[in-house]
Amino acid sequence: MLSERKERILKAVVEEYTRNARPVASETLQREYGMTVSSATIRNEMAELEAEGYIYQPHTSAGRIPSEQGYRYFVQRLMQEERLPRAEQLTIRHQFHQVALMREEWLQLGAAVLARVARAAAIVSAPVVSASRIKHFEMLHMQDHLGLLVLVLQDGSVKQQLVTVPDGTSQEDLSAASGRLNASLHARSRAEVLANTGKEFLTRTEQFVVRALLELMAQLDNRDAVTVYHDGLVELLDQPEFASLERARAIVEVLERPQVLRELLPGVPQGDGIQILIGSENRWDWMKECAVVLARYGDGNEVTGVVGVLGPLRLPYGIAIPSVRYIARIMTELLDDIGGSGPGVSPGRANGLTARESTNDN
Amino acid sequence: MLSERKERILKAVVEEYTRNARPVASETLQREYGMTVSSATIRNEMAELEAEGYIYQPHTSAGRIPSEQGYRYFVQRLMQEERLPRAEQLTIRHQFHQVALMREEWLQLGAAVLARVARAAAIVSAPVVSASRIKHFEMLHMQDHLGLLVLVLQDGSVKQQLVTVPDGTSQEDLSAASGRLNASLHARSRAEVLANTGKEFLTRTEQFVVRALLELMAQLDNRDAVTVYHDGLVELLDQPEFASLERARAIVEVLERPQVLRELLPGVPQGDGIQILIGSENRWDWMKECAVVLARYGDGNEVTGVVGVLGPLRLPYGIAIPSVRYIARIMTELLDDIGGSGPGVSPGRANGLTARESTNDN
DNA sequence: CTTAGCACTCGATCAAGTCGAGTGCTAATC
DNA sequence: GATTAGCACTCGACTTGATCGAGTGCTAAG
Repeated sequence: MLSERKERILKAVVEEYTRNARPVASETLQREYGMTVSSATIRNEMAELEAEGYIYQPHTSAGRIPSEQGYRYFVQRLMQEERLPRAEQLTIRHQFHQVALMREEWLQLGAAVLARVARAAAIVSAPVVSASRIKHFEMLHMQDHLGLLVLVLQDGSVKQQLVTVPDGTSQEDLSAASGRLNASLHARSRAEVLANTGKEFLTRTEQFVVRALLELMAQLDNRDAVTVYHDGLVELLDQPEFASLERARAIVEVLERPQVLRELLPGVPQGDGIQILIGSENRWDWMKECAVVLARYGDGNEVTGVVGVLGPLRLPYGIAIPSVRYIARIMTELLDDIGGSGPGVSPGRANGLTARESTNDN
Repeated sequence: MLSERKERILKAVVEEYTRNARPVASETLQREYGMTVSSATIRNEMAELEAEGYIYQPHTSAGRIPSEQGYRYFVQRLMQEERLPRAEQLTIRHQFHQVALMREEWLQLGAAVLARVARAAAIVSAPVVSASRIKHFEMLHMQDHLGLLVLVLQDGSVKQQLVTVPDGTSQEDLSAASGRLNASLHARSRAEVLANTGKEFLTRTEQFVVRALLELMAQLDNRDAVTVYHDGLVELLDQPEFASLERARAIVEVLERPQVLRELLPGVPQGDGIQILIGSENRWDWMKECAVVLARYGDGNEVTGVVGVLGPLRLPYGIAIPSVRYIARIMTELLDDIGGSGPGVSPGRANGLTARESTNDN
């Protein structure tokens, strides 16, 4: 717990350094942050703050830079979140609204918007459904022995998979089998399909369709397949800490390989919470000099994804955190409008993106 | 037309510079490229090559660097294409084979593989169908007034679009309407749907479904929507010419904004040809110091896309060109196996990825 | 036409010197 | 005891000058 004055100084150091990326001098603080004491006094305080581990000097007789501990204190007690200007909020909502009906688009849009407002790289994972439930499927005969299984899930996502069709199976056979199975498998999860189709009698074609269905659904429940969108690499390259190429290379490498990003996702807490990892709190070496702000969206249960930003330690937390929160909220709303309850169950409403009352599991 | 000896020198300069990115000295040439004449003679020849515009010195008394003209001469007359090692070819085929049934995957894989073998950034555009033809569609009622139209095209791609369903329309209504329409609209292009549905009598629900269908198909035929995959940014950042950050930034910026990439696509010639643009042949300033190698894949007519690499002027053309050609061929084969003719029309074959005889339009 | 020899050019690298921002400390002041 | 003016000191950033050597162009001889 720091004294009032030390807090003011620490806060000013973090803010100034976040803006300029240059060690902060005592006189700058006095001049630009309305300090009523002299620079000498500030220097004394800074020396103590350094002894306590909140700031440090890159070399003797230079200004001060916040340490990880300093950033953490700042985020937990000092920072005031800057709300997005009303106009900006509306613009963003409007942009989402325009693509609300195309899922891929709004995931990508989420990353793009977040990157822009938070001035850092943004990542958005596609929502994962804990146990995908069948809405409808169709098995189509494409050519030769090639068939296409198209599966629509209750959350509105569509998956497809080419399959090899057994000799002598016609489109009529497939349609008939699909028709019957659609009736009996509606709203079933993979496990339920597995259980249900075991006991009943099935024709050969039905068996084939079920096998294909199970295979496709197995892929869905496989967490390694989550697609992760990202944007804002340029924002990072603009930051002086990535001028080294060395580090720039590492970041580019990572953002291009979704596998690494995926491993960030499971750690994010359920619920409204926001996870902030600063420097060494991160699991990988290449991230020791980075900070991430992550939030979950969706109902945090049946269907959820993660949005977040990734940047240097001197992330503009005051902007990044509310932005992440805001985008997560918008995406939750969008998701609710599609997934959630079936037809007629939830009360009608104007058009999802504005009015809001949470609808839950199906 | 250059003398035999000048050609040998130019070829050596290009190859050496491609490898090392350092101005090439006359002695290096003599030492490492089995020249039988002395370095002084080579210097004389180089002076002439410079006067003729094939090479130049970055500053007086430095080695030589190929000019754009030099690269062009090299590509057109001097270069020998290095075939991919047989083992590598098999590995690549195998990788594609593994994901052959998932379209998105193999597009991304194409970019990844190309980036790796050509040691440059790779781009792959998703195949565009000149006039998409309907295979099957389904209109599903999701919740409240929200419906989901799922459309499968004859090339095996699947598109979806959320729509607002008119008051009081049930899933039964939608299914019935879709059922009837599926029968009459099978294999139709957008224009044909438009023409066909004009005269017939349609129920209100059918009209609604047709409207949604037309809207979705309009999006498909819109070239601005082509998705472009890319990979291999890291390969670029490793090259010394992008060490400046300045240029690195520009490249990253461009590869992150698909809009720019899309504009590269229309220029690529139909057929088996490969388009090579070196330096100032490119349309944009940021590409004046880059070279691209592009090829079309698909039947080059009804359904086609583009693959290519993007790198510094000193691209390893001898490797990049055959690689691009090879990947384009594989992707053409993959495409043929799905799109093309309908069931039963083309002769059966083992499994597309190996045997090959072109099947054409549907 | 080829080539040995040599003067010359010019970037790269290093050492020395200067500048100035910013600190820590001391001693005087409130 | 807390604050502050004053000042010596530190250290990176930048400049300058010198040196080195790779590589050329030219000349004159073979």
